Amino acid sequence: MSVTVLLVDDEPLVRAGLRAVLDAQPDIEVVGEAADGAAVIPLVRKLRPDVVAMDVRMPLLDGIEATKAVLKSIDEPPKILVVTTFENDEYVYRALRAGADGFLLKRARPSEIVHAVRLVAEGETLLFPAAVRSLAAEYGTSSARARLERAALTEREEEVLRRMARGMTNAEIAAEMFVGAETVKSHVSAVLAKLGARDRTQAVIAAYESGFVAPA
Amino acid sequence: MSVTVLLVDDEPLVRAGLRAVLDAQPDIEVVGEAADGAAVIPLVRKLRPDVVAMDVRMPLLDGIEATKAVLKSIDEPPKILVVTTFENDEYVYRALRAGADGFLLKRARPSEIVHAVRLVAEGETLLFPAAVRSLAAEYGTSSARARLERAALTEREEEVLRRMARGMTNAEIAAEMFVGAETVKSHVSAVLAKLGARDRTQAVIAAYESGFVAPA
DNA sequence: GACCGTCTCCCCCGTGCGGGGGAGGAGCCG
DNA sequence: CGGCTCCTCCCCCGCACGGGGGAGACGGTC
Repeated sequence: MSVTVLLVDDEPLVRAGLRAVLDAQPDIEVVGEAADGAAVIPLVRKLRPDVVAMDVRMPLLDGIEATKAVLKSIDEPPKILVVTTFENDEYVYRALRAGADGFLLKRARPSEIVHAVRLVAEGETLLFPAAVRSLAAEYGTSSARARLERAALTEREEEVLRRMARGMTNAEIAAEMFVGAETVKSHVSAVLAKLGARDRTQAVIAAYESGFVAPA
Repeated sequence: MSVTVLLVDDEPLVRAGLRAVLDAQPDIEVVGEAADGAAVIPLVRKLRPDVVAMDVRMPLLDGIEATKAVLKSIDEPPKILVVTTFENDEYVYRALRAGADGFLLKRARPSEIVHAVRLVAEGETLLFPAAVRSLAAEYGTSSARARLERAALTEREEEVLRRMARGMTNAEIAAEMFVGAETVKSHVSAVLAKLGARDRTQAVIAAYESGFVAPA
């Protein structure tokens, strides 16, 4: 059973890139495109996609408002994957608060993009845990809260991420945590997967950008 | 040949911490302590330390004045490592203008502290370039200026660092900057050396911690 | 003219890193 | 009880990374 996707981005290049990546998968089908959030509602009604991959920054109606609109006006709303360039997190968080199911970095590798689409289609969330926690706290009870918590890092993973954000190597982390190097590798891999990071540097960036660790 | 260090900090706890960290190294020896900048000159004359680790904020004579005094009144002055709690401390900048050789954050890891002491002892500078540039610009000519500029990143190095802080690999940076991968490697190595970073992750951390790049 | 810093590119080389698997034990919960 | 997550550790493997050199070209400065 194939996953159907609607692309919403004002840049044709990005849409083309996403389409190329996603259509290359046998189990994923891009069923439509839109250049702005304003066009999303009718397209969702018509196409009934499983997932909407939506840019946060768009000229007429941005991803935040479009997300709200979709969730409010559609009975069984599609999963919403917010697409971002990483620098403008404020928008992403507001979109997540608005009910989006995850976020995706534009510079993510193809395999990660595919992975993200499959995950949200399955009902998983792709959110960074530090944001998750504050969101969950301020959002109180709701389905959103449950979704958010599923994406959170475990205790050990958070401990490892903090040490990664202090510039420590796996070996140093292992020594400080009194575990084997292989164990640290496992945690690091888990952290990278959950954060959608390609390497430890991107994970540390995510930690700073999300406020999980704060400078000075 | 051991590196001798004089600790100057009004908080006994900080002195004890630094002493513990530094004395644990076979090649570093803490030869004295002072609780205020006012006591520095005679101690430096007497002990002839290679490095003075000096707090910027002290009751009687602060790190800025103490730095000036040491440089002015001692023939072959020790290297001065300014110790601070805050990254963007106006006092630190003024101390660096006064001729200090580097700064050290109190929350740095032991290994980083040790590293910092060794580096300044060798005549290197530990300054973050963003601060360095404005300092060099407003300070004009002086021996301090020469030292500071040695630590400043070049244009290309800054461009590379910005891209590193966006999570890009060397190959991606090379493509975006229209240069060869080897060139990027050269710039990255220069950045790491100047920042005293061990790897790109530490460089990105330094970029965030210094305000060279800002989260969200 | 000689000098120096910057930018560009090249070589070799070791290794830390990350992906892809798996596996066993502890604890929780329906 | 079985099933689940989490933590722990193990294998193999490819590769990007970073250190160590060097070198040519350009543009300034002395």
